[in-house]
Amino acid sequence: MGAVNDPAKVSAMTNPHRLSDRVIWLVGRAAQQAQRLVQAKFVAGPIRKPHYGVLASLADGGPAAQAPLSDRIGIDRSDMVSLLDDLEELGYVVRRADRTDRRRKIVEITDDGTVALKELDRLVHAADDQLVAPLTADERATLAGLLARILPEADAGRR
Amino acid sequence: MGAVNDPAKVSAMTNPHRLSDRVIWLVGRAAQQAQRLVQAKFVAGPIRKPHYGVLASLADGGPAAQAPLSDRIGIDRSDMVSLLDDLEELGYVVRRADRTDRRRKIVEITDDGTVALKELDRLVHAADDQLVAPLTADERATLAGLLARILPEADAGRR
DNA sequence: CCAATCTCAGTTAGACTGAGATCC
DNA sequence: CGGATCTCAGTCGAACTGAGATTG
Repeated sequence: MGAVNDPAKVSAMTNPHRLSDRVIWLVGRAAQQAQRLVQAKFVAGPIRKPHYGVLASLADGGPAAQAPLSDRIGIDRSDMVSLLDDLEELGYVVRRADRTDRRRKIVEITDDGTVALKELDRLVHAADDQLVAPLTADERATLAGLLARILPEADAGRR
Repeated sequence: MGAVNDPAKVSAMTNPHRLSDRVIWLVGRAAQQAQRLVQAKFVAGPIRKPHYGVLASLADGGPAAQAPLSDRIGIDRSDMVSLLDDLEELGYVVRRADRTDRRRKIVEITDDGTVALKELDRLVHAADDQLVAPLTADERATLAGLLARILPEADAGRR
């Protein structure tokens, strides 16, 4: 192989770093960290990350039936059931029957839910700030933009 | 509240997008997708993502005791035990006693493990390419760099 | 004695599968 | 009838907790 065969030198040149160079691995580690940070903020209450996702999606995107709501936030439709049971018991959402299609239940956030979401937002934003603390504002936006682009679009051909 | 109170207009201006703008949420969705892609590649064999992490870390970073190895790839030390049991049974790693500290077991990748890792790398790279398909090469590198920077450094004060 | 390392048993939250009931 | 929606029961991989045995 010629001139370069000093192991240290070769390693410094090629340096595979299978784990630290691959998005598919790094994103898992980052998500693990994200999960820990959010959980640490949510320990006090009955709300966990997926509950927050439901409330946030309802506040941002408006009422929706359970199936499209599940797709919007990326959780399984069967898991949505108990999630909504919890939120409904807390008075944060209501399920109301769809007049035009009685299979569907339209989920809406309540005023109590909106109030609770304000406080939850505060906690999530604090956790988010911790997570992206090493990055500048521009870098945070870049990261969010790149991540958004590798997600499967849940919009196409639904409704 | 003044001039702007048309709901559509306000929404278009502020557009909270609690979920799609926050790294702490997006990173979870991306990791979910990553997990699915890798799992799809690994269905055939006995290896799962964490097994791959162990092999890759051993190949890149050299032999190590179980505790630092766990820290390197971000899994719990107690989960490492059965992971190594699996890999040792496959002949991909060996645990050998540390002469200088008999509490420790130094884990090493075997030749069989190195061979197997080559094929696993192929699968992981294919999954990685799928995940970051929407991005350019530069963007992929940027994303990997930003993700790496928000991970907790596992190096400090160990060994 | 205290601390670190590996191991084991059990718990938990999350993602998923398959099936049933209802309705379009 | 096929197909969609919500629900329920159970499985699975992964992360974590707490404790025990051994050793430094």
